[in-house]
Amino acid sequence: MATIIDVSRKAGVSTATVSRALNHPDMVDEKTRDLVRIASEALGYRPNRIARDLARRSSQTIGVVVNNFASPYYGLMLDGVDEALVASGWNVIAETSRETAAGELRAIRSLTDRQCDAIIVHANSLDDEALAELLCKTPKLVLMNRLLEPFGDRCVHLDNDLGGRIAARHLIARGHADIAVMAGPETFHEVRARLDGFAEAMREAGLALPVSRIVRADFSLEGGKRALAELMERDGTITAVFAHNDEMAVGAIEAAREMGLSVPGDLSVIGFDDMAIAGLTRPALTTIGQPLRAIGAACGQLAQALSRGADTSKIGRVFDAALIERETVTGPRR
Amino acid sequence: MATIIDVSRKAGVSTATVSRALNHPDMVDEKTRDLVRIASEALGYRPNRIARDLARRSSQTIGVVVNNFASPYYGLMLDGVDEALVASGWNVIAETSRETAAGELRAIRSLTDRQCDAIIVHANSLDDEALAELLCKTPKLVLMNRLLEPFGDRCVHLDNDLGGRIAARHLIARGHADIAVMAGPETFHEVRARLDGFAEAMREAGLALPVSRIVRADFSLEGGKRALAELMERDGTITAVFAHNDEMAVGAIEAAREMGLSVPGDLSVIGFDDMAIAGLTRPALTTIGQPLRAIGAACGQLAQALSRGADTSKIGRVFDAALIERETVTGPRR
DNA sequence: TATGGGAATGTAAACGTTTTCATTTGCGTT
DNA sequence: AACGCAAATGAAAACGTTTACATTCCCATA
Repeated sequence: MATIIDVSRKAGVSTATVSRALNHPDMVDEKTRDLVRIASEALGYRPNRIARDLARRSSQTIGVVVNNFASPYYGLMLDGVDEALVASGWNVIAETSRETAAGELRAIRSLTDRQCDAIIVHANSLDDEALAELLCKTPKLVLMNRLLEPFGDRCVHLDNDLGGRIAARHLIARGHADIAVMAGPETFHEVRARLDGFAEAMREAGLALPVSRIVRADFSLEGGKRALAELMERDGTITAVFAHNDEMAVGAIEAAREMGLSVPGDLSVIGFDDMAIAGLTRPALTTIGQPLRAIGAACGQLAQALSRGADTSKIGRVFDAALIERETVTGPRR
Repeated sequence: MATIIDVSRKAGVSTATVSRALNHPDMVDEKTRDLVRIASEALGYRPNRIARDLARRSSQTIGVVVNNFASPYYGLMLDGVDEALVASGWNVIAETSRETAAGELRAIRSLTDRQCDAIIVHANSLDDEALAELLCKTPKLVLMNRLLEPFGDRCVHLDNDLGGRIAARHLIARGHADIAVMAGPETFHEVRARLDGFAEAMREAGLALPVSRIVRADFSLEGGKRALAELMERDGTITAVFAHNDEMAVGAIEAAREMGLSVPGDLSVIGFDDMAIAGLTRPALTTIGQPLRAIGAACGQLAQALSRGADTSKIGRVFDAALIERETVTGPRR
């Protein structure tokens, strides 16, 4: 590998001039610039980024921590971060937490050690307290798709409350009154907000949402099946279900079919997330979409601005959920 | 940030000793080791990885190039790479090619500049020639899920030929004779092998596979629907279809239903990949699975061994496809 | 008691850049 | 001709480590 010294020798100038010719072309004479360019091309010179980062005390790199790489939920956000940064020559490096609090800390530390200029973390496992402490002592940390109150300026997230509200309004608008909700595990911070928004919209419409119509399930297909069975056992009069993610919604549909109910004829179902599966099942799933790419991109912009000490006020922090209408919601059969 | 100099001062030793105490504990006296440990903890010292990498001339990092982060196909392989390396303290950093040949080159260059010790690339867009050149001049490059003949020792891939063969044998074993295949675009190198293996197994069973029963489609649901329509128009006698990926298979099922055919009653369908969708549709899709995590992990091991100059002969390079039996294949109706 | 050798440590040179500060050069003014 | 000034360049110090080599010290051996 040719170094800057080789280039400087070949071009007959100092290393300082080579560096300037490459990084600040306007600071050097046109002739010298050409000399350097030719020498560097002849040698196939590529600056050593590690040395550059050490000297500059900046890596032009944003680190991202996610639960795993396998789920497109994180993949889409990562794609968004990447998209926002790659154009300006910055890099993103991602690590996984393997879904544990210890893993989240480990990943953040590792990215800090690598001198990332800022870090974006999708914190699932860390609790509010630990997170608050972390945000305090790490000024260049951004929370991805999670809101922690006193640090709102460093959180980019979906308006889950709105998502719940939209789901409720859609079902209500189609004429449903006896609606159940299949909530995710309490450990997910999104769940609370989705529930609140939903309940609020029901109240506004003057409809009841008794606890007997709220059931917890893990975010899986099997969980959805079990949850629907329980719901129906408790109260056979419901005509619609709001599931907190698409997989549970698919499970609910399947369970309904097995009970001899048609979807959406006998039971309307609305999901959440709008993952690929939603468009692929039949009937295709009506759901609440979140702009994951855009959320990722905003995180990227925020992190970059933060690391530069630039103005962050123009960057969108909260994103709207949106109704994606497909085929699993109609009016109730009377 | 405390540096190694701060620690050395606080502990009353030289920086060399601090470095040794931290990296090669057996080279320093126990008492000194404690001194260093205490000083370094008191200061919250964290070694600067960039400086370390520069001095060591190694980054203990493997770079990975994939098409995108959003598809779990890449995500699973990435997870595998990560899993294989994280335990030994190595890091993986991934970049996307944005699905272009230029992007693949850009990403490889960028990872090289970052002084990755080895690079793993899932090359989709680069043709054989360009790839061969690249492999020649980059000895520490591993191909992920692609075989390029003279460089077999640096390729980790699925046995697609076997995958095709298994699909054919399964359908034949269930009694099918009139079988069609829905092939992916010719630009995908996997497609050729899947087709070959399939055709070979048909021949072995003494069955015909006329070109009229082979149709090309892109890898999408819509592509699958169109392809099935065309297939049925050409030749209504077929009783089974082998689709080159799961999405097309789902499309085929949907198109069949729309024509009034039941699956698997009137038409058996087998897919490829075993992505999440396969287990989520109803009837659940019978398909050919690939061990993407394991392939990723093998790539990680190979890359690491390569970068160390270690023995690579023990590392598995070709992985078997496997039949995942679900509900879309039965015997033909007579 | 000298000698040799190994263990523990220190000194200083690398690693490949960027950047501060100093120097040179050329040019327009007076 | 002397001067001042700006533009272009170079010398060298930084960035924070690791490691080759040199040194010191202690102990076993002759």
